[in-house]
Amino acid sequence: MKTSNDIINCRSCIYRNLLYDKLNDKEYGQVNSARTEYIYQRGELIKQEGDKIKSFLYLRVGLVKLFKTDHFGKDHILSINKPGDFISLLSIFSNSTYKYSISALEETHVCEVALPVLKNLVASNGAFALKVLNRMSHISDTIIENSFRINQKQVKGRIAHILLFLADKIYHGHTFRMPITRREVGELISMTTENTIRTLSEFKKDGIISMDGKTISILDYGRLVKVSKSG
Amino acid sequence: MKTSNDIINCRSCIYRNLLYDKLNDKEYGQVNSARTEYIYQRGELIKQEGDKIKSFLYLRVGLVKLFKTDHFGKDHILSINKPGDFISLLSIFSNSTYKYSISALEETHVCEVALPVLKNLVASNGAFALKVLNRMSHISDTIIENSFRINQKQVKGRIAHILLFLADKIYHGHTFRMPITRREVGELISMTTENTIRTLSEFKKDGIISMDGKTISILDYGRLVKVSKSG
DNA sequence: TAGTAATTATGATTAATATCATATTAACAA
DNA sequence: TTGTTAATATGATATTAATCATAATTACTA
Repeated sequence: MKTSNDIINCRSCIYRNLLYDKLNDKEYGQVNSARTEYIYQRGELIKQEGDKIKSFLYLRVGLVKLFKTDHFGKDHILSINKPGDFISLLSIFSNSTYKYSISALEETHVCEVALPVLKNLVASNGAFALKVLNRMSHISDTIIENSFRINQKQVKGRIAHILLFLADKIYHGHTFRMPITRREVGELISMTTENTIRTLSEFKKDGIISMDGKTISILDYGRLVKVSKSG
Repeated sequence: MKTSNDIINCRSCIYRNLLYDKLNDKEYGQVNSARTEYIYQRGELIKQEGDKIKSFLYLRVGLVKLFKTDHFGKDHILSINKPGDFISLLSIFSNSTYKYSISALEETHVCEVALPVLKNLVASNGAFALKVLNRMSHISDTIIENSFRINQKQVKGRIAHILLFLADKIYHGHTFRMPITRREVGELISMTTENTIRTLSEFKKDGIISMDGKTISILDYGRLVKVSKSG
């Protein structure tokens, strides 16, 4: 991990409207001076379960996974997050330590804003407080909704769900490079690596997708949607 | 559902320290006049997925389940909530309609506070805003943590988990009346009714619990903890 | 660039769970 | 009270997914 030398400040950040558009000049100054942008490489751990929470985390560039490790040592992925997401927001107002770990799936830039500064702004700026509540609610809802969707399906449906998630929510296209391994897909949908691989092979054989190394193309989107709904 | 005639106001509510202790006299007045307490009987639907969100919901007495229905018509229970819990808090700041349903598992009293009043308080009272964020974060974390715990276990471990949850978090004792049917237990842990019943019978045969109608006693707490961790 | 480890891949077998079937008991309403 | 429905219960069978085994390929590193 290294510190970014970008001259970007919050006011010129393309994601400012997601949160900081409620601030005035003075408040912008406060956030900017309490802010550091860090760069992580693929595979790097950004935060580990148990780490003390000292700042608010904002994903500016890249892709990360939020995960927890169970007492067998097996990882369970809670969510995959993309630029603009508040990757610390679940815990910072109720816990003193992270209840999950975060690691980079590709080169990732994370803005960290010292927590006391953020809390002061929440306490002093009502519109900002409502915006934080709104965004925080949204990210939790997404994780809960996702786990609900996964739980009602079996392997085929779960894999289809993940492929559609990557195509629609992350890459906005039908061809993309898998950002996670088959094992990680399994950790995301509570399935073994072998069955994950097997199911992808089956989709390929059935002409629903094509695979070339890490690159996946969805050939029959409609059928994938159907599978994601039924099985 | 009927309206309560209780003379209780927020200031004298035993749960006031969970949220309202940050308010001054005038603000208390605002909450009290925007507040109605409703009483629901066992089985009554309190809110239905899709209902418009008009108020903040506070569970004062009783027990409820939060659940979603999938497109096969099968219910999935997200959580069981008890007095003091904010049963609307996941959605009210990011959605206009409920994304889940709420129903009463026993006689339940719910305080409803008109949403605009609550939002005004968040915007004008910083300490109150931080408290709301804190409590909101907490309830989401619990649901996510729970789904993580359930997902790493198989039937026996899941049933053990639920029995421990009821004993430790809801009834604070080793003997209690099951507030939900076996089918609902299954909906809570993503298992069929038959396997839920089978597993409970097995626990009984093994001397871990005893069952008398709806009443369950945990006879061997240590063993139950062990099962909840391993299987 | 050779060697090592991780990932992808597939088959065979075992274990877990769902489904189907059928009673029994409990709860509820007419 | 009786009829009706929901809940609990248990066995047999089918389905699904996990585990074990082994190999090929890819990625990483010394």
